[in-house]
This record gives sequence, C-alpha cells and structure tokens, in this order.
Amino acid sequence: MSTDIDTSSKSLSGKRISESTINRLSLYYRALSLLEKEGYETVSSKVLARREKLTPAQVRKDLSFFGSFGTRGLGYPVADLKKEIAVILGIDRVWRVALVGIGNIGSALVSYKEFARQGFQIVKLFDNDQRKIGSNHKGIIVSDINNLATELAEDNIEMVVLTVPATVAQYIVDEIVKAGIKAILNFAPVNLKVPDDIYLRNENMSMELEYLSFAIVNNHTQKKVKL
Amino acid sequence: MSTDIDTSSKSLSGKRISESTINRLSLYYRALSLLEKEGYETVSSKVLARREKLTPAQVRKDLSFFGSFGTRGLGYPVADLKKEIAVILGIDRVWRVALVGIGNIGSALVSYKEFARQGFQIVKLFDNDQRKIGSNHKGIIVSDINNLATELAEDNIEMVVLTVPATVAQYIVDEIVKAGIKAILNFAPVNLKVPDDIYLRNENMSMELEYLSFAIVNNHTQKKVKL
DNA sequence: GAATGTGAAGGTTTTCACAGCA
DNA sequence: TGCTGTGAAAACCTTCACATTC
Repeated sequence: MSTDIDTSSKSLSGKRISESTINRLSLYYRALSLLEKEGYETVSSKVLARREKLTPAQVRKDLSFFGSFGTRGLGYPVADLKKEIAVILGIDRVWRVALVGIGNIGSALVSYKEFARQGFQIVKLFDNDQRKIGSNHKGIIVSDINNLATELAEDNIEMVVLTVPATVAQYIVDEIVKAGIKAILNFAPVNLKVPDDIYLRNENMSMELEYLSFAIVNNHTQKKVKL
Repeated sequence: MSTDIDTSSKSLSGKRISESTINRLSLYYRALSLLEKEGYETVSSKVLARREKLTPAQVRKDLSFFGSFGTRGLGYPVADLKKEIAVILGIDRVWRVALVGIGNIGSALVSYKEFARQGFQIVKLFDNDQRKIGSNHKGIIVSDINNLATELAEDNIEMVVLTVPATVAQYIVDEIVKAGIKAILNFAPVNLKVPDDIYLRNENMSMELEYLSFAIVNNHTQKKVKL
C-alpha cells in the first residue's frame, strides 16, 4: 500500500480518512445506483447531497480525498463515479463471508439480499446446535462450530458475521481470530476484545432504539439524522 | 422541558448533547448491568472506560453533562448510576413498539430478546401479504397494513420499526407519520423523507460490511472500533 | 454560467491536566 | 492518596468561499 501505483485516484498512504467519510461513500454509492437506474448521466454535488440529506461541500470534500472525479461546470459522471466508489470501498468484487450462529438474526441475514447485492456472499454457516448442524439454509449446509478454524481456512473466508449469544461471543471470536480472519461484524451486545490488526464492527440494534427513546424523552432536537 | 424541576441531575434545556455521547450512554448502561451482576458496588471511570474501549476522561465528561454521579476518590455507585442512565435514556419504562414488514429481518426482530430486555416491547405487527395477515407471530396477530393509521393510534404505539422493502418504505413512512408516530427505526436501505419533528434512525447493515471491506482493501488503520 | 476542488475558517468532540473533595 | 468534575487545549470534522475549469 505504501508503494501504490497511482493511476487516476489518489493514494491513501498516510492520509487518515474519517469513519464518517467512509460511511458516506456507502450512501453515495447507493444514491448513484439509483441515479443510474433513473437514467442520469451526470450529477452535481448539490443533487447528490440532497438525495442523502448532506451538504454539497461535504460531498465534494469527501470525494476529493480520493481523487478528482468531476468536471467543473458539469458535475460527476454517474456511472464512472459509482465504479470509482466501488473500487474505493472494495465492493467491486465478491467477498466470501461466513456467518456464525444460526439463531433469529443469523437466519434472517442468510437471506438478506442487500448483502449479496453489495458483493458480500455468505458461503458458510456455523452453529453448535446438533439439530442445526447438517441442515440446509438457502443451499448452505450448516457446519459444526468445532470445525470453525479448519473450515474457515479451507474455504478462503475473508469476513465473519457473528450472530451468537453474548455469553459465548468472546470465546468464538478468539477462535475466529486464531483462524486468521481479519474482519468481523459482531451483532452480540458485548464489547469483544480482539488484537489491533483485526477489524471489528459492532451492530447494536438496541442502541438505535435507545437513541430514539432518549430523543423523545428529552425533546432532543437532532441536528442530523443518523447516517 | 424548559421549566424542568431540577432534582439531582441537570436539566438539558439548551444544552446540545452529541449523538456519540448518547450512544456511549447505552454502552455504559450495558457495562453497568454486567458490573452489577458481577457484584461490584462502585466503579471508576478508568474501569468503566476499559470495559468499553473508551478513555476515562470521555466517561467522566459524558456523565458530567447530566449530573455529578460519582464520589471523588471512590468512583461511581454501580446500581445508582445504572438507574440514572436508564432515566436519561428513557429506558426506565416500557415502550410500545410496532413492527411493519414481516420479512426476514422483521420476523427475526420480533423474537429479538435484546429489545424486550431494554424495555422495547413489540406489541403490534403489520404486513400487506394476505397470507401473513391474521397469522400469529410470538403471540401477536399480524394486522393488515391498510389499517395502519387507526390501529397505531388505538394501541398507543410510540415507536415503529420499519422492515419493509426499500421500494415501498417511503409510502409507508408517510402513513406512519400521518398516524402521529414520532420515532422510527428504519432498516430499508433508502433515505426517507420525514418532517423535522420526527425522529428517524437508519440501520444499514451493509454499510458496516462495506466499512470492513474498505478497511481491508485500504489497510486502513482504525483509531477506534465503531461503537 | 455552472459546478468542482480546496485552503482557510468555523464548529464540534475529545483529551489534557489539575483543582477539589472523600 | 485516589478519583471526580471541568475549564482549556488539542484534535478532528464540517462548512465557507473562491479560484479554477469546462
């Protein structure tokens, strides 16, 4: 990464891109997909911003971290910008994802089309329940969680979605890390300890309801809607 | 709210509490619940911070917006602080929640115990599918979405969880708003337009995977794990 | 004329550092 | 001595405003 060959878009070496910028890239990608379907060839930062409740300056600044994709006086080319963002986000390819824990949330995510649409393909399922092991979920046979390490490696899994009970999440995450997985999306409401070189994101759905609850109770005027 | 009687905790009038602070309160609440179970009577900002990968100063600053809950030299009383945070977040009570859209994600959330544990009780279900209407999900009979407005009002629903396809989300959100609901948690990957006085949060699970994808592809060194 | 790209300004959030209290 | 509560400083992020380009 430090000796990247710079083609059209900028190298990220040394630069620190904020989490918010990255999250907004996802929003731009979504908006551009729609604009493309609607037949637009170009789009201004103004229109793109309005589509996602942001400001034009924000859109331009975010994109400018990665390159100069627009044309002054005209705007951004919809199809090209969409491709550029896909490359930046790394979703111009298919990711092999394993899901661990076939409970309520886990089963739902196996059939969640939005993941597949963005290139996240769930190709492996694990559970510790004997009744579930061997069963077929959307064409995938559930594996025994005891074979986690070997099967994750054998199958070239790159990311894991963790939907196990909070009580066992840390134990399982340790196994996942030992297996060499570098990226984990955790749905268990618990703070997992992982080494510094592991990318861990937490999806905490109760937190969102708690925010709403806080807002109602405190008559909280929000500046912005959550991304 | 402007003429609040101030007892022990501070009034929030005029103050703007950041979204991050509110989200961290959820984390503190979770950590305190655990500490309580483990038998701790007091906890220092240092320990609380370590439990949720934050800094002690951050913990103290966050709490200081709402009052002085600690004792110098000693720390915070676990049980009391937990209660105080519950009051601040408005989860010292039960919220009546309706869920609209009994698809993959929707059905999973009906059985999602973490919601109930924090006081968010799903008491009403809606769908537009004739095969689902009238069926029983975890003791709740699915209502016809055409009766949304009247039934939301009749049942004193205060929040709605939206798990419908992106294509119909805006139409349904308009109905929900018309029915007088002020808080919506949206799972559809679309930017919904709502009046200023409606609290809207978006849960975008693909966005989290896209962040992981970005991090891997760009060797992005993250300062912090996402809340 | 229209809209980008970007330094500089402005605003917000986090961290520091220390006075004050148990 | 230990740890909170908090102004001040530092870091970070967003918005402004304008030179630049098509």
